[in-house]
Amino acid sequence: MARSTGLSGFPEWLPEGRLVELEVLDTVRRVFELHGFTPLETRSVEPVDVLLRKGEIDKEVYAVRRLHADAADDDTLALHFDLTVPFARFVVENAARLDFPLRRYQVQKVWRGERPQEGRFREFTQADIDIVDVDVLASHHDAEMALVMAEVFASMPFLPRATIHVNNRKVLEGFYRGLGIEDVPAVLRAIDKLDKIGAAKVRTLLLEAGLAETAADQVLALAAIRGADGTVADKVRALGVTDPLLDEGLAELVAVVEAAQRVHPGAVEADLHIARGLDYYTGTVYETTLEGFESFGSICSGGRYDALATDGRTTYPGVGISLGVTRLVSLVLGRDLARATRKVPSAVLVAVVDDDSRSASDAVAHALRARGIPCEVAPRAEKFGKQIKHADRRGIPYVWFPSAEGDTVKDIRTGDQVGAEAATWTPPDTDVLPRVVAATDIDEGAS
RNA sequence: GUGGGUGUAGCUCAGCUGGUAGAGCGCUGCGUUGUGGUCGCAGAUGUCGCGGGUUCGAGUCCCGUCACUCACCCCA
Repeated sequence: MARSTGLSGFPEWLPEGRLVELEVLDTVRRVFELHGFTPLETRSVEPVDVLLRKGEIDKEVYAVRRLHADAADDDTLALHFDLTVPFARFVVENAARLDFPLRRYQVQKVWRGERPQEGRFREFTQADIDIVDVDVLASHHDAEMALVMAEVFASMPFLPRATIHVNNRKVLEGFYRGLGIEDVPAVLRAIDKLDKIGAAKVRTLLLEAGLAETAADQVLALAAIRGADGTVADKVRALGVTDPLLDEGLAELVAVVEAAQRVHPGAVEADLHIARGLDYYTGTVYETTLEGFESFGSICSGGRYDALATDGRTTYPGVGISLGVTRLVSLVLGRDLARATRKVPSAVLVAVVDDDSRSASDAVAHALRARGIPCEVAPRAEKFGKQIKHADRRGIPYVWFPSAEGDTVKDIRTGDQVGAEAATWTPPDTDVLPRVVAATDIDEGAS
């Protein structure tokens, strides 16, 4: 089993866990590139004032400085805590050299100083896609973000079913404004906790925030609305609150949900209680839960930011969504949802008959590798029983026995052993590389 | 940062009102003397998180400390 102890919040997986993580990383890269997103990496470090630009002084960032820095060196750097803010900075800095609308993906580690907990780390990997344009970004990209991620999830059948919940900040803010609510951030924060603490406690929070009872009830009624088509807007309007911003938000929200529904039915739904704190989001917001693990939190979130990237003269509105790779992998490994079919890439262990004939075994390995079959040569010329055990422990499915009378290869799962030539023998496609499959499939196969 | 819980073998854990450390799994060897897995037998492994105190004696009680963990906050 993979472990994540050691330095709390800085997870390290065992090899079999890393194979699961790589499967996720390979999948996101493949799907992102299939959709034309171009790769980008930004430096790990930003000036503190870039990271905390929006006045969010309480962000838990890690400061970075030279061990030998003198007091005079006050250029404070910090590790980035997400990929959106550095990307916005990068866009503004390189706008003259970039082509818009810009579609980019970015997969990197980020750092946050918060107290670690299950699924919450201090160092973790995010996989982001964003699209930014100049002055105005077409609204159909809001649906596209969710659809690309829906495809990522569909490409990992070992995962529980993922639902991308979509809302629109304009809907919430317009609705609240129509109700005459003043402290919108406080209401957003309260609504964001609905899943965790329930409607009754949220209502108490709302009353504490100064809402009238009727307003609190209206806010909760809005938050309870869900759906995957235009009827969502009807349900909101039935609450009787009117506001121009509300109408604008509803139109955007319905457009996103209906567009997604046409391509990936069931993967995306409008959920009017998604609020997303008080960040830089201005319109569409996303949050993703896995069926059966809703309380684990969102594994893929994001939203539209119309004002994050600006040089004062030109604004680059964007929309993006971020997959929490480490959180997702920690869930898969921690709950044993899926496993790699073996711990090492090798499909074949080439046995060594005796120390003098190691070169013959090396030649077999060379021939197999030349045809793309990962293999390794036994480390010691031990009794064959031990060499087979070596393979068995690691999950290597085949052991190759070189012999002057003709080589043989044994499938140690079935015990079948047949004559074979290194220049032509090929394992089934499913055995060439380790695969990641649902744990239940492995358990059934073993029994 | 605030509050609760837990630290004993590689892993999961037991160890009563203080008496000198155990189980299962795993590991090693043998049976099977160059074809593993099952089974049987034998064997190895611990600064009991760390430091101090009480005591004839501390894994056990007290104080401190560190780590991990859960909740708040925030979020992937």
